[in-house]
Amino acid sequence: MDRYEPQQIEAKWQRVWEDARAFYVSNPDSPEQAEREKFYMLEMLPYPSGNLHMGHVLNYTLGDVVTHYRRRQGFTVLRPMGFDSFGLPAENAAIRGGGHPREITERNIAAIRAQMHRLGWAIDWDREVSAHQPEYYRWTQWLFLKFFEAGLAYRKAAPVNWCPNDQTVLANEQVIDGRCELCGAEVESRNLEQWFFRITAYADALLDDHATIDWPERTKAIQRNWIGRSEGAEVLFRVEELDLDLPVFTTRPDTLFGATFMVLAPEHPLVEQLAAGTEQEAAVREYVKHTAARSTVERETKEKDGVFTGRYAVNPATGEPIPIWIADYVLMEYGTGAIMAVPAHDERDFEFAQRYGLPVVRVVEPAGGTAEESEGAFEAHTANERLVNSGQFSGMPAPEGARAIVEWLGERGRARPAVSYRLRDWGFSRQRYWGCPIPIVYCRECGIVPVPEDELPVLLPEVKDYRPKGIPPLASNQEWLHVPCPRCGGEAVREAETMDTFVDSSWYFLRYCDPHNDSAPFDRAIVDYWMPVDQYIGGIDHATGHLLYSRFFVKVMNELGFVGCREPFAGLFHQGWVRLGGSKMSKSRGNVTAPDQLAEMYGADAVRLFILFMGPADQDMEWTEEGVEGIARFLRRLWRIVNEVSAEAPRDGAGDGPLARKTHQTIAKVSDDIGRRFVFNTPIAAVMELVNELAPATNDPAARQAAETVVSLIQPYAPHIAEELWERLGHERLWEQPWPVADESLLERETFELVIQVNGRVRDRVEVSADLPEAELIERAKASPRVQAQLDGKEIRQAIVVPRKLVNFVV
RNA sequence: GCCGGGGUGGCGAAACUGGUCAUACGCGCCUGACUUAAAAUCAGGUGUCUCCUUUGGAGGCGUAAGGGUUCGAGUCCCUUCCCCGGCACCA
Repeated sequence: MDRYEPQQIEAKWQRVWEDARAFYVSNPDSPEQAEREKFYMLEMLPYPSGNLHMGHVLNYTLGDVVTHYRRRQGFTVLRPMGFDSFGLPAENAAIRGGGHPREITERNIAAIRAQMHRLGWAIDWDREVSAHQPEYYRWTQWLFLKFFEAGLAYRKAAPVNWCPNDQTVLANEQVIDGRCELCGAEVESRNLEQWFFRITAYADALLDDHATIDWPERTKAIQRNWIGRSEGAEVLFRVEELDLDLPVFTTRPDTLFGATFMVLAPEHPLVEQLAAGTEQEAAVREYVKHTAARSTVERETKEKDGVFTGRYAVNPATGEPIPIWIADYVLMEYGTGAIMAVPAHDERDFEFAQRYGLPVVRVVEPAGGTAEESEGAFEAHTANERLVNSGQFSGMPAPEGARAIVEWLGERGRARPAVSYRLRDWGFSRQRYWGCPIPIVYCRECGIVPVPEDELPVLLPEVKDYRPKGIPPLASNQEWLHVPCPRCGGEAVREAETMDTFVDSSWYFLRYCDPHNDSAPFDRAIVDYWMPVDQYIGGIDHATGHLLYSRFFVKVMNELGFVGCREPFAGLFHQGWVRLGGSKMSKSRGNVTAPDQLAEMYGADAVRLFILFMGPADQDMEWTEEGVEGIARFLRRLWRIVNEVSAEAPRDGAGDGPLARKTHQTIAKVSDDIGRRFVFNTPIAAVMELVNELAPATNDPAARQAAETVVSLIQPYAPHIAEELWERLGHERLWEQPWPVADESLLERETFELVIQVNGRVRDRVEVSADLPEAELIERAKASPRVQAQLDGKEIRQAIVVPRKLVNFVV
């Protein structure tokens, strides 16, 4: 028998699959084909950082197992791959002098593609797309224009993360603990004109449609949290002197009688008007200026401070004037940017009131009975409260009081029920080079003008220096920047900012369906055939980013009539982190184990098996190469035994002996684990068990069937060795063989091992026929000498019989 | 602080709806076979304590800790401890 040479057979079969176009799949082009049962298997596309790490290997091997399993179950499986190829790392490499970001990126893509081929993943490479290719980003731009026309992409001034060192806007995910991910400088908040997608208009749809998708509960919880829907009321506070109304949002309108002052965010547009002409004017201006200079970290960690505006508003419930303050613990981005402060029942307001000596009025108390007079103290909310000190509403339970007060003020137009969200609109402009240009022109006469569709793509221009210097790098190319206005022909400049890369990845799964379409982003009929993605696999770190954005994009595209589905990902699974020394593997941490070396040493099949055998795929795992030897040993053992069986084992028969039964039990176990439970480590153990039983029984009449089953079941994990052994067993093209089905009659046992317990402790086990009645089982149990010894002289008070399992005597 | 995930052998982990001496499968370790030797391979052993008429057998204790429900709990309930991750002035 020849030796197991993984490198050799892996190269051989990868060539065979490629020649046979084994994993390429066509779009339906006839009604019959459209009837095929489809399965869209997708893993989050990689950022081409240069090398795959074990986290990628886990992610894509999981997808690969599912792909093979579903294919062999008869589904037409779409399993594409692409690259999230715009983004900062390539640009930073370019800044360091590594060449053009495009060259760096394409070099990296080539390297990763080669690694992916080496691992033998079943991918339809004809559908590969990369975000940075003009054929792709042309349609990213086209979609932007559609969103813009629909009023869902707009410009506004908003606070953004600004790195004073790199002179650029940073995405939230580039800010770690208030510092720039790249240079470590403290991030400032700056008010800049930015592009936004109106994702907040879809907040309720994003929440409600959770009911329609099969996602992990915790991922939905994270999104719910992030969207942060709060129900409450908007209440108007009157400023008589200036003849204006200040709206506030509150979730506790029942505490309105306890509102003893108001607080506005320093950025509130009315701050200046309020303070004007009061003796506080200078102090207010000073505070606003001071706040603007504060870093985000400082603003969030310092003790609360603020300043009186010199104005008073009328509490609409009490009719009393209350002072209006400004303080930066109130955020302009949430609610109305102004609050009614109820220091008796809100910790933050209390802290503020203490510091500035503002009055504290208690307006709710626990329903159980009167807590002793605690005037002037903070009192946390409790489950059952009723109103006090609240005029005609005193005595009401809090929720009822809230409704009544809103209704009462509503009659005079001073309050209405309102909903507020934590979710903000998605700011997607980046003052960076390596991203998708935003197809917009600013004209002196016409203002914001979209680039006409037939002029797309707006190609990313060449620039001399990628370094951001406060203005986007694209703006440094004067020739590119200045264009005639598409509308009036007058002088105009291009938008020089680029899009967040999350825009690119919000629709790539649609492009895969129809990747070569050059007259539209995709054909709706084709997309409607494949979508939604049946199984999506990727990290949970994208819960509030990519996964939320993609859901938003699909909802908009659905409403614009581009796609039939309302949700992109029907099923979702998160693989755990592969850690090294406690932190997750990533290029930026430099703790990457390249799978290449491992594949070189042990073969791709060993790497694939090993990463899935390490533990449950959805749990984090600490990377160690200890144990990979065991997998290599298993493969050699498999090789030897199957070769032996192929040469020696009898050709016919299988019978219903122990090996035949074990074979069918293993089929049932593996199918259930992959198909229903979505666990991937235990099937490997189950196949190992079967191999262990087969090893000493290669002459068993069931040996050949057992060997074939082992090879067939391990194929999704280790497709190369499986294919080779399948051939040696005298068969062809395992990749398209139907998935084995367990023979039910061999799963049902005629006899079973009856467990006999005394007081819940196992005392003996006897082999009995499966069809014995309960009474007979009890008799058999009593007959056991070991049980006799335990029962000795004691009285049996009860006998519990679990059919086909056990008898338990209670004495 | 809040939310989520965990805590089982020297290690990675099994035990899926409470029911077969809990620890499958693999790693590591120990013993033996093969070998000049090593590697590889193969066979066997491997929670812990106690006892016995000791090539074998019997029993006690063991799933972070304590309590509860149950004929029976790693699995369900309560309390506590520890580890990991995420969010954190959102009115």
